[in-house]
Amino acid sequence: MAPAAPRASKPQASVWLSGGARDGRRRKSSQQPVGLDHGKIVRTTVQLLDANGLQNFSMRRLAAELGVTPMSVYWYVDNKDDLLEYALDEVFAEIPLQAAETGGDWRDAVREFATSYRRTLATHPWASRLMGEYANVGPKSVAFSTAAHRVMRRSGLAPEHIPGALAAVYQFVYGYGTVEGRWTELCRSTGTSEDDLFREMAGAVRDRPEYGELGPIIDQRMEGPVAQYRERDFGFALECVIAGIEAMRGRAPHA
Amino acid sequence: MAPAAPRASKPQASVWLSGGARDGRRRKSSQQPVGLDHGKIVRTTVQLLDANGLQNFSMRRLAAELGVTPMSVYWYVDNKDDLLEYALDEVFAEIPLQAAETGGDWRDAVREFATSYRRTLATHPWASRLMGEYANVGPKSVAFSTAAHRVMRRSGLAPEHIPGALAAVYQFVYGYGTVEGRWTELCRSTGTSEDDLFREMAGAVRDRPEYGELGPIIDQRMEGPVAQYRERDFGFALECVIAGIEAMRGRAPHA
DNA sequence: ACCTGAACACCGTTCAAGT
DNA sequence: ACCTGAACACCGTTCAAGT
Repeated sequence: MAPAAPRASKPQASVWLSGGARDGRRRKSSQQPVGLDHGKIVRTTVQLLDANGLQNFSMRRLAAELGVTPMSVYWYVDNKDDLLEYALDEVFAEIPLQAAETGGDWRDAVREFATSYRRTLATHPWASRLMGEYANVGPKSVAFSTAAHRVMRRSGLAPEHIPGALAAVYQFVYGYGTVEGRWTELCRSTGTSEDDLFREMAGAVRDRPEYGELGPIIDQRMEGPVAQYRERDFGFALECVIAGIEAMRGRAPHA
Repeated sequence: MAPAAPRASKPQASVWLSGGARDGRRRKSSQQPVGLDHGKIVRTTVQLLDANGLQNFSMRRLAAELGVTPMSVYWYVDNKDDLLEYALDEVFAEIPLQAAETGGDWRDAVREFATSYRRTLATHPWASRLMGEYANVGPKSVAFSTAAHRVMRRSGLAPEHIPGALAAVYQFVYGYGTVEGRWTELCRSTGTSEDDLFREMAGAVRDRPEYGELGPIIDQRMEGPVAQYRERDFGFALECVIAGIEAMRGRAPHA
């Protein structure tokens, strides 16, 4: 019954709430040879996560990759959770934010943001997982949220509706990117092509009598390459959400 | 560089694709005393996951809870991943599906489904995590998808747009429910009330100069209880998506 | 200041054996 | 058919120690 957590004392909500990154250790170096530092550790972490996935990442593997004893890393980072939170924030830097500045159509800016965010999620499946784990209040992550917020304010929506609209867009993209990332990871780890794996899964599902109703729909999706349907569906869904925001803008503000 | 996975040989895409549950072991029992079975194992797994979370779940803890040696469980289940996939499917049974049958307004049915799905996600944060991990092709899960599909077909959307519309609704709900679950879990594990934790995080974020722009927005959100804003935002976002589907229905079908 | 080594309390799972 | 025991190859992390 008692949790009896094997981890450290009391869980903190986020690294960013308890002092944040402490790279400012003054790297005089020259005394000891190794040359580790916070940035290098985080960068290598991201590399390993991209290459082998979250399941195969460990502090010991990281240390090995850095050519160092497992415990060395702990001088720069309090624990594994904190390190992963740093790595997660790093990935948000990939999303370009200029579209928030140029005063163009807010819908185009939303499309741009959504597309980049989706690509980041699909490219780094581990990040998608960690976003569901941590508070997401690192600097890069907050910069993204701020920019997204700025864009949405150009939509003409009442202020109290902005958070809801943001959720409609970005929680959708998060969900979509998450399953996309899981899917490509599955293809990679089973060594199957996207289309073959889809066919395999479709076959297994269709065999079960209780799912008969989905048969025709699945068959329809097997006509073209899966990737193409993924694009089409994402595009249509995104346009739904944007059109919905516009439609809601015209309704009574305090429904 | 080489993955060198510590897990079993080659990863399978899903339990449900390789024979599925094999409870039919014929439980003559009476010879050995223990009385384990597939159902009991999965139910206990769900209980433990609800009580202690995914991080604190282990095969050894499960065995202890069942009053049994760790390896006993392996007679009923191939490995931990498979067991978690069974547990995940179980949770979909919570979502009532009648709304798909009654011929009422499709928008009301979507609202019902979205609300139940959200509640399930928020109630079982571990499930939300596992949905991002597995293929989600268990019987209960597929029953839910089928029902959701049936509802969406009543929207009047062109067939090729149904999957996109489904994604807009349910990927959004998935994202929203996921962060909700993580949030309530965080509150529980840090032993802080929702509103206190929000205040704490808001304070930490506002201290950082680069985020100045978000200050007023955050302040606005601290006026009422956080839970209330969560409801408002979810509601508005869902109405956006529904309104968007209706708006798209009127546009050129093959954009 | 920066890094190592040994040790602790955990994991999931294989394999051979008991009844 | 069902369950146990011992063992293997891993974990994250503490703590005391080296330079």
